[in-house]
Amino acid sequence: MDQGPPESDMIDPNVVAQEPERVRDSLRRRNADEATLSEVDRLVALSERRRALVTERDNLNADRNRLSQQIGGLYKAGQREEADALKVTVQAGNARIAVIEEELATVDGERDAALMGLPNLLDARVPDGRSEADNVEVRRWGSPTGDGQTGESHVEIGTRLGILDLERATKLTGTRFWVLSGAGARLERALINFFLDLHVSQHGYTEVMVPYMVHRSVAEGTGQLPKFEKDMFRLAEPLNGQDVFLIPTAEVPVTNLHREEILEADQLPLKYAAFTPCFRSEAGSAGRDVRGLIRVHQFHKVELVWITTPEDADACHQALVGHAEKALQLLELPYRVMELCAADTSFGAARCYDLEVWLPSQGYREISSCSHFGDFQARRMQLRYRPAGEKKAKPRPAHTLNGSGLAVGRTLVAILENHLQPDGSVRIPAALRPYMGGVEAIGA
RNA sequence: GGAGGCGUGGCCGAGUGGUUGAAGGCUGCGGUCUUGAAAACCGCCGAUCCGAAAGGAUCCGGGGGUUCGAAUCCCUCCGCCUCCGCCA
Repeated sequence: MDQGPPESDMIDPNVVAQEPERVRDSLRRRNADEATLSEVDRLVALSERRRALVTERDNLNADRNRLSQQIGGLYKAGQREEADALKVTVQAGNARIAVIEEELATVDGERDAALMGLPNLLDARVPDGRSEADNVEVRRWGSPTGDGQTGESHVEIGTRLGILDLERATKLTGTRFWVLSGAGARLERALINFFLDLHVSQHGYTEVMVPYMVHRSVAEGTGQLPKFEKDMFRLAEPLNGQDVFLIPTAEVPVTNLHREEILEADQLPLKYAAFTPCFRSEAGSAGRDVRGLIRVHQFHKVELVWITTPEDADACHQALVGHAEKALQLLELPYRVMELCAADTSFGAARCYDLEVWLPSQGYREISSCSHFGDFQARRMQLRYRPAGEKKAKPRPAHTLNGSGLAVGRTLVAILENHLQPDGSVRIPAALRPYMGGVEAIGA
C-alpha cells in the first residue's frame, strides 16, 4: 500500500538513543506529561534491541551469501551431493533469520511509532514558559486604535455593509463557514493577489499551486500526523490506494514538494509562496471564536515556505518574519511580534514567532506563525541536500521554515476593523487599491 | 470503464536465476596538457543501516511469494504511456 521509503525519525533517533536526557529536557520544557517522558526510556530500550537484532541478522545474511556462492560453484563442478548438504545448512540459517526479521519488524514498528509521536527538540534560545501568557514580545509596529474590546466587530461591520453573510453560509454547511459577496469577495481576492505579488516580485519567492488533498505520508512529513489526525478532514474512501486528507495549510504540500530528494547546496535556499484554501476540523475548539471569520473550517492563506541549510536557517527565519511583517505594514495594520515560549511552541517547531495583528474588538490576534523546524520535517520526509565544497560530502537533512504571509480571512477582518471610518465605511489602504479596481472605501 | 505496454543509479541505457550495486554512454568532480579556455587523455563519482575501524548488510517503483541464491520467475499495489469508451 504505502509507497516510498519507510517513514521514520523525527528528531535524530541517535540523539534519542545516546542523549535521552537532552530529549527529556526538551519535553519537560514543553510541559509534556509523564507518559510522553517515559516514551524516551522505551525508545532507548527499543533502539538497543534493534541494534542487536540488526547485527545478528546481518551476520546471518553474510553467512548465507557466502554459502550460496559455494553452492553455485559446487553445482557447476557437478558436485551435487556437497551442494545439497550445504543447502540444508542454509535453510537452517534462513529459519533463524525469519524469526529475527519478525521481531525486528515489531521493534522497528514500535520504535518508529514512538519516534513519530515525539515533538521536535526545542531550540535552546526558546524562552521558558507554561502557557501563551509567557510568550515574549519582540517588537511592535503601528498605533492601535480603540481598547481592543469594544470596537465594532468585523461581523457587525461586514453584515452592515452587506459584504459578509454568515447566516446563509450556515444553510450551506453550518457553523464556521462564511459567504462573502460584492466588495467583500473582491477584497478577499484582492488580498490574495496582493500577498502573492508582494512575495513573488518583492521578496523573491516562486509561486506554486499545489493539490489541496494529500496522502497520509505527506501529512506525516510535516508533522500534522500521526498526532493530530482529529484536526484534519479525511476522505471517506482511499484515493489512489491511500488515505487522503484535506490540507490544513499549504505548508503540507509545499514543504513536501522535494520529499525523498537530495538537493544540491547551490539550489538552496528554495523559497515558495503558495495560495491555497485551508481546511481544519477545529476539533476541541468548540465554543472558541464561534462568531465570525476568526476560526472557521475553511479559509484562505498565502503561505511562505523555505528549504535551506542549517547554517543559513536562522537568517532565513528572520527574513521570513520580515516578509510577513512587510505585508502588514503595507496594509497599515498595527501588530506585534511574539516569540513563543517553550510550552506554546508547536509540535514540529524548534522555534517560532507569531505575528499578532491588532483588532479593535479583540486586541492582538495571531495572523501569521513563522516556524523554524530545523531538520525535524526534513528527516520525516527524507528531504536532504548535499553540502557544497568537499567532493563527496554526505547528504544531510535540510532545514525547513514556513510562515503565513498572511492568513487572508483574518487580514480581511483586520482591515474591516482597523480601517473603519467614523461614517461607517471602511477605507481601503493605498497598497490594496490597485487590486480593488481603484476603490478607496467600501460603503462610502 | 475496457485492452495493451512499461517502471534499472543525477540522466540515457544494458542486463531474464549465480560472485552484478549493477556493462556502456552522458553529466559532475579531480588531474595531465594549455598563457587561459576548449579538445584529448587518466582517475574518481549512488543511498541507507550496523561497526571505533576493518568490514558487513540492504536497496534495480512499493509490498509479498518461490529458491541455497532474484534486477531477473510468480502475486499484488502504485505510477507512467498507448488505443477504445465516457465526461469536461
